Amino acid sequence: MTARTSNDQARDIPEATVARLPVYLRALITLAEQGIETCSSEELASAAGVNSAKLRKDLSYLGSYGTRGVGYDVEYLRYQIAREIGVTQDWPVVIVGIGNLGHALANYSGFRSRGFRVVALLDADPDRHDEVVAGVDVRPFSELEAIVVEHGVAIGVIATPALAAQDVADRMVRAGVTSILNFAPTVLSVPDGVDVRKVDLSIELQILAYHVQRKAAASLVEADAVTEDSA
Amino acid sequence: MTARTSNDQARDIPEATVARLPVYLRALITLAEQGIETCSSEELASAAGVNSAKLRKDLSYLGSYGTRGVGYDVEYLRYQIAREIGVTQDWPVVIVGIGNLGHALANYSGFRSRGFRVVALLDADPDRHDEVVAGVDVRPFSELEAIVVEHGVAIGVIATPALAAQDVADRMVRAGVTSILNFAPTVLSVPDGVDVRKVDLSIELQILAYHVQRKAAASLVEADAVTEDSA
DNA sequence: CTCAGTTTGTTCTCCCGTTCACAAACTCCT
DNA sequence: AGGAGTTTGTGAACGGGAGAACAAACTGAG
Repeated sequence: MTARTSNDQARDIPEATVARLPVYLRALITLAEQGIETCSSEELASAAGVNSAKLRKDLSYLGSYGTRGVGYDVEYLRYQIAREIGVTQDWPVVIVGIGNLGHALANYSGFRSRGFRVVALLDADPDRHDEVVAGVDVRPFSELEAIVVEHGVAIGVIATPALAAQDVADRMVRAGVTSILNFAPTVLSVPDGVDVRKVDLSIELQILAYHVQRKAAASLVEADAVTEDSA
Repeated sequence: MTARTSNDQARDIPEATVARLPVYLRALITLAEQGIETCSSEELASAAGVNSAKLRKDLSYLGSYGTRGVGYDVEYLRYQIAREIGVTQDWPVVIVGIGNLGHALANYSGFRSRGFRVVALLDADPDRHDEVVAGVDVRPFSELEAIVVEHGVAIGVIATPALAAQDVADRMVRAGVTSILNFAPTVLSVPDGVDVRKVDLSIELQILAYHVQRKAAASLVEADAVTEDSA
């Protein structure tokens, strides 16, 4: 059934590759800004901080966009990756929870420049409903459904405290949101078919702490001539 | 050389496991707050949002802290994981770049409650040097070295614009920081032995966008009776 | 004490991702 | 035109993590 047409290259791209495509995209934009028109896989890989073989294999899932003996055309590859990710079009986004983090997210220029448009900022606290953040005014949370339907929002961002997050997620899903970026330190449960990505600031720090501790322990072991059991 | 002593269980824990330990820790804290004293791997796994077999395997790298036929003692396991990660001690942290995101990070309660103490907020902009954020006053960036040495800071957080990030990282490393949490949308290059973890908000959104686009394409293919090539 | 029931810790298998290495393909110089 | 030099795209080997499945170890009832 449904044979793939030539420009329908929906051969499934591995998750690990998908996660790196935005990195390549950013590196290409930087190169383009520097006036560089062509680059080899080695140069691009170095700019993106990955192995060049990995880069080439990743790109090969999208198609053959390079020229052997030459390299990649920066503008062309940039467009192809952007198209594959889907950031050539405009994505309406709602942000729920306008605390410190919500403020930061609303003001983050990286969203707008990558095709994401914040169509609404929602908060349960009535005291905030007069504020205007980043040119968008804060609306009551109860308007979620209407806004999602009106703008065809598929992506929601949760920046509320942990306790409110599951409820917010439930209502987002009911309204029609299919992808959630969750900054609240909670495990969300959502129905099949809904994507959740989690960003947890304190978890990242804890992972770093583990490695610092390990490095410290390792250097103690190196100088273990004088160690004694102080358990 | 250097035989492992009994409580020196530094058999290397897989990275994937290390990344999940903070999740388990949070789940255990939640369970403890609910007054639950004992839990099975099934219950804890569900609270952490992972497979129970994976949870048991992860915990087995730390040691045998459960009781067969019974489960895990919540308080005991919580302490063991916290000790393994290293969050039973206090980690001094510096944050550089007090924009929107820096503000949010400085105020984030999840840091303090997990053993991370913000000892300094640094910014290059002299206009900000009078501010007090989250009880810590903003200092000029030039004081980085002195503060790192004075407090023995091993972990630095970069929340500056992309252009400043590499310079900040260089100076952090020179001052003695060995682990960096980078929020700037840039690939940092650091010497061996220095850990960098990157959190990129717009990349996370782009990954979501890719999946939304795929889901949309898939449902189009399902209803492809009427499709025509509109390339 | 014994036996049925429960739950952990671990082994084994499978799959995904990374990396190496090389053939194919292109450019440029002579 | 031909050959040397580059660089891509990919086949194949390798390593690590995920999940199933089971043996070991504990509880509690009779």
